[in-house]
Amino acid sequence: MSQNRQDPPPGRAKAPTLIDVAKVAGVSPITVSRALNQPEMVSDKARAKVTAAVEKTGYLPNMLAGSLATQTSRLVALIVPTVANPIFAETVRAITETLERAGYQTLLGISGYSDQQEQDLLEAILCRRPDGIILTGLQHSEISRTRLKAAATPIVETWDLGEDPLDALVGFSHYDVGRAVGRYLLEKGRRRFAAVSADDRRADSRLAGFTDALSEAGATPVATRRLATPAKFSRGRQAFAELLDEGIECDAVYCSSDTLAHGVMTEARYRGIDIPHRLAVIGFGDLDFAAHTLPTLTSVQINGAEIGLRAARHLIAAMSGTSTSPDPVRIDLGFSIIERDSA
Amino acid sequence: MSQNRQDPPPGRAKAPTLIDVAKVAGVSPITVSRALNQPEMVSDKARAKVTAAVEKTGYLPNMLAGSLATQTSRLVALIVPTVANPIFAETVRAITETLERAGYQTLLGISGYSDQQEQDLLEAILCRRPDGIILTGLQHSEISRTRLKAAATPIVETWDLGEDPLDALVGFSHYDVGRAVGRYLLEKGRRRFAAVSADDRRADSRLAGFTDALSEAGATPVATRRLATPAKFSRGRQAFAELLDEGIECDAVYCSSDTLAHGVMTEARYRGIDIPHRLAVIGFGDLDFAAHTLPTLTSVQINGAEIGLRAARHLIAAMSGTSTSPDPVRIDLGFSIIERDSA
DNA sequence: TTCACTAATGATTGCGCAATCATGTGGCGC
DNA sequence: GCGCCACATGATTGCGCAATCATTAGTGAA
Repeated sequence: MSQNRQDPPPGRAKAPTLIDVAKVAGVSPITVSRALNQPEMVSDKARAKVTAAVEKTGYLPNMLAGSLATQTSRLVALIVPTVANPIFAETVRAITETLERAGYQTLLGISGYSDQQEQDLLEAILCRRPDGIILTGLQHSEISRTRLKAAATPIVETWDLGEDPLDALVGFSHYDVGRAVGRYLLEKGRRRFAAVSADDRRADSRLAGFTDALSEAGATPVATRRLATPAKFSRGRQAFAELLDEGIECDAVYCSSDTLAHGVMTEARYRGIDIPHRLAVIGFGDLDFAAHTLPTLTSVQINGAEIGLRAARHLIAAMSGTSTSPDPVRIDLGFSIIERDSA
Repeated sequence: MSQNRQDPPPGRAKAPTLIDVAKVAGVSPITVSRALNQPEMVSDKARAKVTAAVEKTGYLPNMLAGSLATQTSRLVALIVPTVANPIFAETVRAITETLERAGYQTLLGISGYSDQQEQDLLEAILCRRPDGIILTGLQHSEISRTRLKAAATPIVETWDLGEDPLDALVGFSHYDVGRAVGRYLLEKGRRRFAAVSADDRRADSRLAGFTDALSEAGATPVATRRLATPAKFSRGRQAFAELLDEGIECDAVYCSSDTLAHGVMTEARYRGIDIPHRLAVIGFGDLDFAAHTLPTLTSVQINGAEIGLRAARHLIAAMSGTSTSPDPVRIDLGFSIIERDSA
């Protein structure tokens, strides 16, 4: 008894512990622990006494201590590039909700599309010994990969589909999205393409797919604008205005997100460019407003909530040790082009 | 040694501990601890040995144990109603970013505008003994209030300004916003008002302020539509369509968010209703797109990021014990009406 | 050289809980 | 009435770390 022996309680009362509850209930501490965690192991009488004592003392278990003893934190680390994008917000919501129902809590990290930032977050988060980890994308720093492998914790990488996952994988192929969009526009008879794309890794993948689809048909984009994240409406509008001011002539604009597409369409309307007759515009994400712009926006639908749900479900199974199948899981949720009026 | 004595290491290697590092470094565990936490207390030579050993073993401190020993978790609980609303997303980003810079991590809870959900989240989160708590709004269940007071942890309530805060308060008056909007529209000569508002508490406050402003001028809204959260574009558009179908005649629509306003404007355009001549539309939030809709959207600007920043800063000060001023902090960040073309 | 003093390091203990092992306590059959 | 067994309960210990106290090495002045 060397520390915390300030003779009378110093100022504010300390939180009651299991022992305090036990004293009030007139049972041993371990009985309290069992009454709370494995109620079926305890007699009705004891359980009633404990419940009353918990109520009376306002006891809340200290999970720091519990986690240390059990070596399980019931904590899941979640790292996303941003929450400003509604589609990631949906994933975050689905994940926290699903995990919470299973008794896990979510430690959120926002990496801002930076690998270094992700690494720093990861290092800090791993110190809390999460039971599971959900990451966005497949790209991580070498140090992060090493750390993650050493942690021997279930991991789900989301929002992408590619080679060499750390563990499980839930997403879709961005390259294929871009390719499909390229083919779609070609089929619609478009021939002169501009691209307005965010500069994050997945948007680049889509852009690469798009460009490749064009190449296969002997076409190339007349202009490509890569914009710094976040991909805001205003940046999309401005980027397209700049392209027009530079004298670019195109009959289709590929956009890496609906938000950018919305900006592009607004600028087009502002300049009296008829969509879709003179110009096709296609977005990505199928956000809420896509079906309601004028004209309505053709877009690529992907399901952020579903990604979160599946990722969380898989993680829960892995953490509970139910599915000890060692083969890595790979879930392709695909995508679909929603044809509307803009393209 | 009663537990964990599976004779050889069972399967996967356990994470190295302070003791492992100490053995490798050839010093005592406490020296390792000091080298990491109070490097100035340790000789250069010892620190070098420790650093090398940490590197070699891939040691990551176990914060569960550290927090238990120090009685500080460096964890902050954050509860927001949603992250789907970009303006809350900004607050979340600002908070996590600011806290992280100060060495705190954020435990995110999404309450979905439900007091019960908030209470459940809070109970779970308090078990992790956060050093600080950031809540949205002033309304909490009675049990939550009791728990929070007992926790004796610094708290910041955000996004509102009202009576009887638990501790500190960072926000603005929603009632005043509604009132200001009402007066603004009256000044613009509008006389027949409709309202499309979300059914969350703060939107209701704004609506009340709006209605009161009208009453003072002898007016009342001809129609009010309260929509379930989330306040999506499509719901706003549909609500306004319904109002029109019911034969409501109005020359101004008050909307509790820009997203709803965007929907209302789209429906108006769709029906050929001229904005602003036949109809004024005003939103709330001044989201990114507000300056770029056709016509541009008059809105109320509030700064979600600033709210997060100020809340986090205050909390950091309170947690570090720097500002032990017992008087509760109350920061009014105000708002401003951004006049554009729609009203 | 010796002593007082500081800086650096180490040994021990407890944070609050749950896992393990040990001990009751009652019910049932014979 | 005795012994066995199932069940309920309790005592002890360790999870990994840092706070406290104790000790050693190192420094300079008298």
